[in-house]
Amino acid sequence: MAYDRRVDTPPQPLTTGPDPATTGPRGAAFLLAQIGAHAAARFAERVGQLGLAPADVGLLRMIATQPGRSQRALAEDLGVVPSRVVTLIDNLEGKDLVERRRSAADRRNHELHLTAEGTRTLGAVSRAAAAHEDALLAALDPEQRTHLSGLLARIATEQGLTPGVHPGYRNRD
Amino acid sequence: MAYDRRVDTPPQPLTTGPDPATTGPRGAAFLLAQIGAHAAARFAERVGQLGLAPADVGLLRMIATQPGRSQRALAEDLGVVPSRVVTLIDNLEGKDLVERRRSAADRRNHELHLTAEGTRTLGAVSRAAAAHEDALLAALDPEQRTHLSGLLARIATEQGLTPGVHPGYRNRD
DNA sequence: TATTGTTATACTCTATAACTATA
DNA sequence: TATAGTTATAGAGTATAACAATA
Repeated sequence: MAYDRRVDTPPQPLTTGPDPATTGPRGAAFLLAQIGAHAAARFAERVGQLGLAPADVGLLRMIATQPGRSQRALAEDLGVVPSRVVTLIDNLEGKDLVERRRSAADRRNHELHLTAEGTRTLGAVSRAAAAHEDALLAALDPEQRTHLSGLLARIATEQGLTPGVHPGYRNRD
Repeated sequence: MAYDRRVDTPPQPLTTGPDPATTGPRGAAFLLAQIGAHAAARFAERVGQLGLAPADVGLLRMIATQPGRSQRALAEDLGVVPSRVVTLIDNLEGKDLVERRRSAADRRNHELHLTAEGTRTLGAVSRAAAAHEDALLAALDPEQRTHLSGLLARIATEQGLTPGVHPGYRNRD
């Protein structure tokens, strides 16, 4: 049994702070990191009920979008080492969500495809993601949500973040 | 030498997507997780140049804000197990940033305090955080930054996120 | 000889549990 | 007997390196 913070968190007596410059940032960057981690954790809970880890979801989406790609290609896109893809795909194949097919053209390759159940599961993931989004943004009305998305998209573009690519694989981001 | 994604990421041929419902979300929740992870990684780089891990920064800030607290109290606030605090404080004490003092009142306790160098380092962290914030939000003008902060603060409050508390310690969030 | 995927190994991080000292 | 902190151990996750099959 773990601790239950938030029960008696003292109200941060900032009056005792030794130096106003060291009191820490309450800015947007910190909020982004904090909310981002929170969002990732909540999403992990939801897909966990489908028996998936967040990394699995990214992989399923990639395979759905571009079926038939090799494991090495996926490893490059994700920024992870090929041996890790082996483990991840082993897992998904064991659950009958993904299928490896030897390439006829180059028999060293495995072409990756979703199974019927993989496609079905990905549908459930999408519904979970929609529910997740709605719960996460419960504080905002539709107009505010749109505005937020616009600001975030602007940041993501300027920071050079690849559209469909995921946190949580970090090799280097 | 790692892979360089983003060099030849094919432009996501959504036309081949098997099912529009499974193409994955391009919504605010995903952007929050993505940007949040990116922000955390960039911040880790900056404080890494000061010889600190992100977890160290959180601990330094807590000790600065409320000097003299016990390790167990910190463990509860962070949501980690006490033995981990031992390791983290060992590390910070080894760098002469933090000092353990036996409590006179209850000699089982260690009261934690920043050293002079700890205070100095925390100042450097604050400057790094400011530079980080500025770089992360480069795409937005001041008015947009304010607007973003407001929306994020609203979300954080509604989601019950503790004001000063950090991602990256997760036991349960 | 180079490349795809796999297996074997090692390393890092963190939690669990046993232990010491104070109370 | 209970609590603060420490130490020892074990488990999960991931990278590195050696290897087999194919080109």
